[in-house]
Formats: sequence, C-alpha cells, structure tokens
Amino acid sequence: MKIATWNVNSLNVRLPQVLDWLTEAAPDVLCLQETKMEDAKFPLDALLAAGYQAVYAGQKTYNGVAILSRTPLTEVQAGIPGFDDEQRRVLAATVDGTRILCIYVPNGQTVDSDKYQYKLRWLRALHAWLADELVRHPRLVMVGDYNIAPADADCYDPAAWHEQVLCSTPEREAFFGLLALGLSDCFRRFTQPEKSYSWWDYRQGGFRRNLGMRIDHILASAALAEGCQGCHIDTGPRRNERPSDHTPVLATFC
DNA sequence: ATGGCTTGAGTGTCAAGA
Repeated sequence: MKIATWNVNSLNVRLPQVLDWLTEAAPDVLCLQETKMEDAKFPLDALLAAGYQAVYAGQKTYNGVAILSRTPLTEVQAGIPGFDDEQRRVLAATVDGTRILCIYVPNGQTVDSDKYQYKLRWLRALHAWLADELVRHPRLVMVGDYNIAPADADCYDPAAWHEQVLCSTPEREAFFGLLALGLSDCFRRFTQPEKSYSWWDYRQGGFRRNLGMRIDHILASAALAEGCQGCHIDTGPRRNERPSDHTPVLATFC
C-alpha cells in the first residue's frame, strides 16, 4: 500500500497537477491539505474518473483536508472529537484495515502570537485523540502538514530559525510526544539525501536555492512501520508551472 | 527593510501562509 501526503495550497488551482501526479505516482491513498474549498465545490467527479474515491472536510478560503483512495473509505471522522474547532484540519478514514489520519497542523505564525498558543493547544488535543485511535487501530498512519521541522537537519538554516515557529522546542516536544505514543517517522527509517525538504518559500528563489524545511510527515504505528519498504519526498511537482509551495511525501507499506 | 510570492476574497487591497 502506497500512501502519500501533499499540501496543495488550493485544490482549485492544483487539481490538474493532482490528477497528473496520481497517474504518475499511482498512490493507493493520497491525503491533501489546504484544499481551500467548500465541500460543495469539491471536484469529486474528476477524481472518480481518475479512479479515486474521496472524503473531504473543507471550508471557504482557508484550511481544508481530503483523503483520496482507490478502495473504499470507511469510519470517516472529521475533526478531533471533543475539540471544538471551526477550522477544517483533520480527517480520518479506514482503508483496507489501515487507519488513515490526515492532518493540517496550525502554522502558529510566531512564537509570541495567539496562533502559536492555538497550535500548541491543538497539538495537545491531537495527542489525546491519537492515543485513543491507536487503541482501536493498531495499524495506523498519520500523515500531513505538521508545520514542524523535527530536527535541525530538517531546516535549511537552523541558526536563523532557532526557537522560531516551526522549529521551537515546545513544537518539537509535541512532535516527539506523538512519536512516543508508538509512531515512527517513516522518512528517517531510511538513508536520505542531505538537505531533504518538503516545503520551500515561494519568495527569493527558495526552491532553486533549496532553502526549505521538512515539515510534511508520514508517521506510522509500529505494526505498520515494520513493513515500511521506503519513504521519499517527490520534488517533481515543485518544478511545475504554478506549483504548490509543498511537494508530496510518500511511503510504501507491505 | 516585517520586505520578498501566492491564494482567495472581491474589484482595491489585505489576511494568511511558513
């Protein structure tokens, strides 16, 4: 089973690229973030024609998540149960006995902002829910845009970003707290090229100069991670015309 | 230099992303 995640920064703009990439990469499951569209506008027909079923939880302008799958999606859950949030950032479904959690973690803006406090609060709620999900679903993968660079190796300039948003200690502790529940960062299970990133700023030639961050992740439970056969970042879509600022990450499980 | 791109909203210009 090949599982991928991609923050598309507007599915309206990126739909042709998503369809191209589905053909090229042929994932069994693709989780999307920042669809930025209401559910009524979700391009279900185009995806069905491409051979993918879909569930989605969107809103106008901001956020929005979706899970595409070749096989049926069951036990669909939008949002973190008990965590009241108008922002559409979480969607879960079960595919072929594997629990899929698609998440779009708040950006946090700056460490002294209210949005950063929301991010930490949100991550605490995610942690509690994940612990619960793992009890029910030993085979679980949680993928998406975490907006956290777990280690200095995941940031192009650790000195400049020291204790800044995406790299701050509380955010990293929250990330490792998720791992401590029994998840594994699939990307780091394998030897990877140095300076591997999944996001680059649109400005200042960020991608051309490889000034990026690895903030999109595939975390798998032990039962699933044991059978992880590979995990890589596909930088191809970042070279497209009108690219998303993020590029897909994918992992293969036996 | 709070600049630099991109998107969506909405039609002038701003919020938000990371």
